[in-house]
Amino acid sequence: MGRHSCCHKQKLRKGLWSPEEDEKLLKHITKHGHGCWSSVPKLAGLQRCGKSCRLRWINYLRPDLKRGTFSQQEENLIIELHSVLGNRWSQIATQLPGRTDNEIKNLWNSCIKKKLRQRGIDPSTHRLLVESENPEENKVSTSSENHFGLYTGDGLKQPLIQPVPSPAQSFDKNSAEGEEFIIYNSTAFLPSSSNSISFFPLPQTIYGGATASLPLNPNPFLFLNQNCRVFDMNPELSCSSSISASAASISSSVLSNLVDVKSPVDLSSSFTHPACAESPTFPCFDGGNPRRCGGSFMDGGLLTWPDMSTLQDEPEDLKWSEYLQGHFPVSSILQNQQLYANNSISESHFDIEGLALWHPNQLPQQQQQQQPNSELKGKDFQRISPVSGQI
DNA sequence: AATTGCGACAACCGCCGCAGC
DNA sequence: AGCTGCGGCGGTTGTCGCAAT
Repeated sequence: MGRHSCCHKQKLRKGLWSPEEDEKLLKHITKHGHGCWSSVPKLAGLQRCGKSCRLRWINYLRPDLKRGTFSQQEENLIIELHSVLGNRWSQIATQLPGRTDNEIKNLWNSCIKKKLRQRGIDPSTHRLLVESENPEENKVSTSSENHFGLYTGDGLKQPLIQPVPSPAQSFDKNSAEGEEFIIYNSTAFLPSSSNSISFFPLPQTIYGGATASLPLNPNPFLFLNQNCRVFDMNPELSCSSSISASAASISSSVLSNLVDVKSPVDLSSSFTHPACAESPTFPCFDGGNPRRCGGSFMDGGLLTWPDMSTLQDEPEDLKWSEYLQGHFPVSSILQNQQLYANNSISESHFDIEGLALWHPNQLPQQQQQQQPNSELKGKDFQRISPVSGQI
């Protein structure tokens, strides 16, 4: 194993971070922001490379990190998102504020994979293991049914065999002929108007090279808005009955959007984080790049220091660094924001604005756009613009 | 009490895309 | 257009704590 290219000339420390190092890094970033990561170690007086400092900040020192074990809802969401996004951990992490991609990746590899296998589900394909072992039987073009499971309240997909109309049936036969499809049916969790997690069906996610004639909204969530309803907890209601026939026709460009990491994620992450727009305490040091500021909760998304008056019920496993700068459990803040149980979200209003509202730091889109430092000016907004025009 | 196995978590590595020159 | 540095990502490995033997 060699050293990072950025630090091979220097004798730099590796391995676990000491409390002293953490304190130096935390103090430096709190005071100056990270700016250029490669310069952070020198400025902070650390014998580490910039990459190491960045990673330490992102995965451990950020004030907005959520501590403690994953909730059942979070696990469910990870499973659902993984079925759509695959191993795009960073994108999955953007939908779980306070959680890092590393954390989610570890959970997946150490826990969820095992659980899914125990339930007879292939964690990589989200299909029944029996099916995965017989790929020939899985070609949709040759099957009149799809088999898929339901994510139940315990967070694991029950291998319920349930026939549903095959999306492929409505593909243009000529264009679909000879193409190989892998189709996942899925449900997803959305914050609802109650404290319970609601189920609703994601569009039948189709990975493949097919082309189809019907133009659909390339944004999957807008697509959902057009074709899906929000259901109650009863998973039985959330499955086949609600899948729109139009969900079957997805062009390859749509597919690319569907799996395009920018599609569902940056809609929310591109909005300016209030902390960046308003916080005099913790300005965004890395303006211009939505990924580094605000809603993504990643990297330089520096948040305001939490209101201490809102803190309570500190987790037992808080680490020492959380007590620096006025010890606070950020999870409490996030919980106070009623993540996943956002009363402000209307069931019938989950469009692009709804996505903005879904973001824990809720600002309606118009209000976001009025922010002087709105990240909507960024490149990701340029990607969103065409989508918005289709609303 | 010592050892072993395992799970969870932390950190590193190599690669890639992008921007600046 | 090519080079270089940087940031970011996903895969992998290392470390630690705990339970079982």
